[in-house]
Amino acid sequence: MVIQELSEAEADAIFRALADSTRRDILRRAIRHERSISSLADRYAMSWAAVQKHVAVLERAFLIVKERRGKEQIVRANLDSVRRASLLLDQFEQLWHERLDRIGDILTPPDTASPDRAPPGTASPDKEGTER
Amino acid sequence: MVIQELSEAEADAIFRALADSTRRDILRRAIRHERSISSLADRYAMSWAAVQKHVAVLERAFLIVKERRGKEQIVRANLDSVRRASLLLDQFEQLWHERLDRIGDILTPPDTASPDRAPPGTASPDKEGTER
DNA sequence: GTAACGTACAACCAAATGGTTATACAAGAA
DNA sequence: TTCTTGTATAACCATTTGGTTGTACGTTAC
Repeated sequence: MVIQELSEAEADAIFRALADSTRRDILRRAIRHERSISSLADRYAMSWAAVQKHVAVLERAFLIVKERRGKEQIVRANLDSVRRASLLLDQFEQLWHERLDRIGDILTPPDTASPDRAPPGTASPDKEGTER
Repeated sequence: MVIQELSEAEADAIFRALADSTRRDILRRAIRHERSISSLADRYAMSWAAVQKHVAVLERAFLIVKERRGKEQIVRANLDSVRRASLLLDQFEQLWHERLDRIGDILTPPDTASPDRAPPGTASPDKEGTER
């Protein structure tokens, strides 16, 4: 399954939306089953309008989608956005492993390195160009 | 490897910290290798103080730790916090799979269900108690 | 010692956030 | 029709955020 990569702005929106416990809770409820905004709002000690704003933040991050059903607006979770955020976190992990690999390269001189590694010239221990 | 679960406040802090492209970039640089705050600040078109504030946000979320080395403050990434955030996202995914399982239970009546499923009485199709 | 560097933090400002109340409107129920 | 329910949005407010400049302080280099 291929998941579209996140733009910086989309990543901003998703993490921003997840950075609030009420919104995470709304998302959990929406994942468990679809609900109307009102039935969600009943669960929280805040005004309907406040909950509606939280829902709007989740919607702008595409973590949920709304769908009109009669007079109700049904809130449905969109797991793809969650997965994209997860993928972005995996990239941090990946950077970390690349770093560990570079350290491994230093500890293991090229001539004694295992043959499945990239040749010394393409090892690029620091891809950051002109960075000092 | 057991990773400590996140409290709500910690989750708030981590996702909040990740919800800014400058901070994600700082984190990436810190993951690739340890740096001083000044060497980080040189990379961005903003004041040193602004970068220092971003670093402080990352530090409060425990995504980085600072360590004094001579007159420099070295910024080091803490992947554990990234992993905790990742784990929290996995829990959303888990909720989704539980929901799919419940739907499967409905489509597959208990008497014809495969024997490795929980018995009907403990299936608990909705754990949310008094929720209407 | 002095100078330069790296850091810390206060004070300030504009904009965004997270909440409120009030108003308006559309769809269903009576 | 009228009443109720669910939704949307505006206006307002306090707090936080993300940036600025300025000041201060400890450490290293000269």
